[in-house]
Amino acid sequence: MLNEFDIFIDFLKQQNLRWTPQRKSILKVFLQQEGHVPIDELHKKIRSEDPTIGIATLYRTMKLLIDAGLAEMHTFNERTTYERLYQVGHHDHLICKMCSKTVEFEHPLIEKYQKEVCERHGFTLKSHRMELFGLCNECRT
Amino acid sequence: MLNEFDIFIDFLKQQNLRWTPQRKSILKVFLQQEGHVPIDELHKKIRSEDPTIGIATLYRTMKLLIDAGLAEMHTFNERTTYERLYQVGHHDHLICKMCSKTVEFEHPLIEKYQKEVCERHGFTLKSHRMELFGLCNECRT
DNA sequence: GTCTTTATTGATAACGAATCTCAATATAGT
DNA sequence: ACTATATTGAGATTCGTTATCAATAAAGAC
Repeated sequence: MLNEFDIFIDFLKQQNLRWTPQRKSILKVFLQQEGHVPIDELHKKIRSEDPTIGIATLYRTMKLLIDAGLAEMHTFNERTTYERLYQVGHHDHLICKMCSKTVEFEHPLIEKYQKEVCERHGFTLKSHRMELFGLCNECRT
Repeated sequence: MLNEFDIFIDFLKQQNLRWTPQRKSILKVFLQQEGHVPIDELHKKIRSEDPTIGIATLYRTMKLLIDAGLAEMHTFNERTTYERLYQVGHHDHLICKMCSKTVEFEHPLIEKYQKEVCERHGFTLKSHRMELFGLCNECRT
């Protein structure tokens, strides 16, 4: 089973891009994160590993990780975050409108019906985004 | 059956806000639109009706329309658009990754399972966002 | 109608996330 | 080593959206 580093290196080679220390550091730190990480938090952690890495490189690399299928970008409540994708399994999100607590879930039947809907309209489904917004136990009061 | 003007006027009164000519113009033009309208397009159309209305007022009013349940904001492909909500019925979106063509749909079973998932996690579902991304007939080639 | 309180307005400044620029540097294949 | 070219970081730049603020205008009281 290929790990994320192999996948990224292969991806770069395919695209005629290069495997650099910066990209290695960013991927390494990114893989240590759990859940949804905002870019500035990621930047802080990466700088403690290699203080010279600039924000532009981080943005550029995150875009590559997304293209390589290793990361996913979200924007809940106006805040952009990144999340691991590979070997984590697809899932959707349930977000509390008050406290932003998020729960991950997956539902095979929903996925099935999504595909059905697409085909009925002549589309080939490539990906989807489903976010449920509600109030959690604590916030409902 | 209340129309959108009544609803908005009531909403404003409840919030101790005022019914102004600008808000009236914006609502009027907004209701004439179909589908997803970007803010600058809306601004152009509103200025042809009342050339003095500023962009800030437009943003402010759109926010109010959202709070009043009359409009909904989307961001597909990095572009923010507004869409009518009231008396249009809830629906989700199917978007072509290539040409951005969008199809609206609704699926009662998906909605049912969404509610189920929420309750299973102790959430009360308030709203959701579901977007399916794929390739349409023309773009699939 | 007049008065008073306070919300609203438009112009413009400010903001901030993300991107672009560019000269210096590093990579990978030969 | 050598070469072609991808990559980098710093800072400038962009652009959608918000904040500021003095002038104006609603809406209710009388």
